[in-house]
Amino acid sequence: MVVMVAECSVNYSGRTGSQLGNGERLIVLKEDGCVLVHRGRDYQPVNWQPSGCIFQSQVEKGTLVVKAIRPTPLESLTIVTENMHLLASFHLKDEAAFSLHATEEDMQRAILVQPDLIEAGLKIVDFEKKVAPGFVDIYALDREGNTVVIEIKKDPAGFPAIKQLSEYLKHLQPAPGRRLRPIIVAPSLAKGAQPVVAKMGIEFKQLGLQKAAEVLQSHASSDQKVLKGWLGS
Amino acid sequence: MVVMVAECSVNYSGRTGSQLGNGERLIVLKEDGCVLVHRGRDYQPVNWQPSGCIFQSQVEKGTLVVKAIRPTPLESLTIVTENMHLLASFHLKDEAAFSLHATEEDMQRAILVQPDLIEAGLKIVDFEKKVAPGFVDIYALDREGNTVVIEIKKDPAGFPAIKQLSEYLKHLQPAPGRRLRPIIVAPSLAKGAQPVVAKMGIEFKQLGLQKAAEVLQSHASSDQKVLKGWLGS
DNA sequence: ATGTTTATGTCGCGT
DNA sequence: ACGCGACGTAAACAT
Repeated sequence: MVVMVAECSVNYSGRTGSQLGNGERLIVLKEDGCVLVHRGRDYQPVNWQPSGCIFQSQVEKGTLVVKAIRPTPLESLTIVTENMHLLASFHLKDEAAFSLHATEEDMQRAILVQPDLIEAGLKIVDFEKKVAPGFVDIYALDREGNTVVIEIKKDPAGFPAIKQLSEYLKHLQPAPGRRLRPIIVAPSLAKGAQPVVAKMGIEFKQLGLQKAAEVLQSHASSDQKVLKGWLGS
Repeated sequence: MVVMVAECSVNYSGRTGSQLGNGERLIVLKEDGCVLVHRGRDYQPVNWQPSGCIFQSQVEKGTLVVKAIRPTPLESLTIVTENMHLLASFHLKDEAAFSLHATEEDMQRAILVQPDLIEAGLKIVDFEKKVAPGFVDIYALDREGNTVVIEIKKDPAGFPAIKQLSEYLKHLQPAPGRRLRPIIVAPSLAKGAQPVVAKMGIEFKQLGLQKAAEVLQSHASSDQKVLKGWLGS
């Protein structure tokens, strides 16, 4: 990886085109052939090139010129440096695995830890319960003894979720004299899913990732409180 | 801006959560309160924080620990460094304006410069021509003297484009004994638009941003040819 | 502060 | 190679 801080101008041509006049920026070239040009502000680079580029560098009139060319789609990024403030290269040793905490799983855990997120008095019977076509996310009983079948989605629930849930229903039946209550738990219903859900007698309970994360964290540690304390200072 | 190259571990907690074990990375802290943690590969940072964060740094057991806390939504990024290979800070002077070449405008310019992109013998009469509801992108005559009305879209053209073009048609009429030829110029037709276009007698001419850019550049310079030459080497 | 739309989105997956 | 959806999307813009 090559890291530069330099006064430079940048030119992009490809899917569209852009020009950026002289200024001081951070330039990063990575070994997989991607480029980042960062200004003093903003998360996103002002100019960039995705991985897979071919680098070309040359010295013109005493200044370094770097070109990164991407074959498909054909596009090129040209960086003309003027004053180099920092230039360093590294072989970064980084074998560590990156793990993103499972999101849908977290929602499930949040409901298991605190069932009243769905409804007061809900009693969890089982989860990842095997039924014919797959696994029911959560299987529970409401306070009247009706069987509750919960399908969890971390994204707006659409027809796939409805279909999946209705498949499960075919293979399940409530206790004698009780009802079967299918519930979709998701941050929202997908566009157009509302009428279908209503028609099929499926209930919808809003629950988002953030709420689930809050619940889990409030049960697991006091990290959030600590954070909020810091914000005051 | 603070630039670091260090062995570090990174922890994120917020909308969801993530963990990243020890490894060497590039860390960037910007003045607007955003953070980037880049590994040796990939365009996108492995961990980050958008602008607006509050930074906290402290030395624990002889190592630097940096925290970036974002108030809303509440989320935090913690970087624990082990071995610091590079640490530098800069006040980047960067007043230059970034200009992205207008895309739809470039398509228009490409057609103006080289009308046979649409059809051999096409003669441009006017562009951005004012008609009742707005402006016609390009107004031309084909070789038989029929009036050509072109609507340009940089994205797959759908019903809005069709509607817009048909509105213009109501307020235009061809020379006596000639036809009015509405043409949509776009990279493609949106899903389902094909039958409507056919039914309304609208022609479609495929033209993408890249082709337009090529045409413009081939008229302005020989950059593209040079690029393609480089790819062979 | 919150919701909606755009993006040189990028990235991963299935055809 | 292309099409489609998800993303800790981020960022600009409107409410």
